[in-house]
Amino acid sequence: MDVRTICLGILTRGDATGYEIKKLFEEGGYEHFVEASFGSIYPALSRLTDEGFVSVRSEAQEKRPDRKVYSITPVGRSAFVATLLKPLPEDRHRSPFVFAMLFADLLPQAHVSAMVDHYIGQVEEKLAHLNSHSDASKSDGERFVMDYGRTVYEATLNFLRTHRAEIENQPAQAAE
Amino acid sequence: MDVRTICLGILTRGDATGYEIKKLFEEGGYEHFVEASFGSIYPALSRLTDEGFVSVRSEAQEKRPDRKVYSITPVGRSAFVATLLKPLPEDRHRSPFVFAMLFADLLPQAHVSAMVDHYIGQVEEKLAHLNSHSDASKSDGERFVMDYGRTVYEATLNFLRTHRAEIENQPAQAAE
DNA sequence: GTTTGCATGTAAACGGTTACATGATTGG
DNA sequence: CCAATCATGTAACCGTTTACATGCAAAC
Repeated sequence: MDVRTICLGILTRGDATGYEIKKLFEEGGYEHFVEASFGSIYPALSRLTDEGFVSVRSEAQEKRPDRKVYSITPVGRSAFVATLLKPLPEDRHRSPFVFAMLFADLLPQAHVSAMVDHYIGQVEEKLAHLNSHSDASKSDGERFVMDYGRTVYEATLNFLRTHRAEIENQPAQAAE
Repeated sequence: MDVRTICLGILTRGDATGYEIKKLFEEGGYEHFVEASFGSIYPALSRLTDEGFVSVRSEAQEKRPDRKVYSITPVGRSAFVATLLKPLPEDRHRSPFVFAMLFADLLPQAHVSAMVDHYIGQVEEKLAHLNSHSDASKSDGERFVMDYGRTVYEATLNFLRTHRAEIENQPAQAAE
């Protein structure tokens, strides 16, 4: 999903500034599935404004840039729904870790172990982050997505813990 | 992982042409984790050649472009291992489906059901594709990655089948 | 006293995809 | 007869990231 669509989606839940949009997606617990940087969010919002999908009001502030609060327009809302009704792009799960594991036999086994440990740590962190959010005040969709994340993370952890020996127990044929 | 590194990785397993590199990754069962198009593979191979990471020999063919068979050089091999030993970029799982599910309440429930069906079908296909490859003649790493894929796909399917009602059973508050 | 949070934006660079160009052979 | 397989490559385009620019206030 492109940043434009992500922004529209967030704005269906309420008005927000560019800054807040970024925070909402970082803290919402979806950061694994959807992400965006300021360098893409701000231009996306300007373009959405030009196209009439969102409207802005500037709130003056002292000693800070004006807050630009964006609202989705009826046109923007229809466009957003229309995007979701069209066939969606496929998932892409880019995993440098998985790629590296394909070549575990080329690496010192101590390093493979360290990589697995590190990856497990990362997934544990994401799980903890997910669990730190209460399910209250969430839509059905949000709760569904969070449960989905938990399930996938837990399956991942379980797999790594029970199968790691298979790539750790081979004769080190390490780098020259 | 960038296309350059992917190409180097494949070439550690044996010589190949650009065309074959693409096929290997499509058929290897990793296509969900790593992917690349010709438009990125061919330039990557030229650059790797210029930099001394791979070498080429041209095999003349009648009525077809010459096959350019690439081999990884010792320098390329060390560089590849060095890349894997450095801290890896984080996984990114971009899922338009998950994103859409966050907004299930904005969509007609029949469409949500159709989306879930479609997504389940896709995952089933990937699972079948994974299972169609025998584990024989695979490295430990490859077997590990395939098992990992199976685990994650199965957990996904299981979750969707047991939890889909949670997003399907809400009053349709569809698009205007 | 330094980091974090608030708050916006631009420009250059990057990596990649898509479409195009070419063209014979084989299988359905 | 048409689609797929083999086989390479270029060029335009696209979306995004990264770095830069600015700057105060509050928390640690």
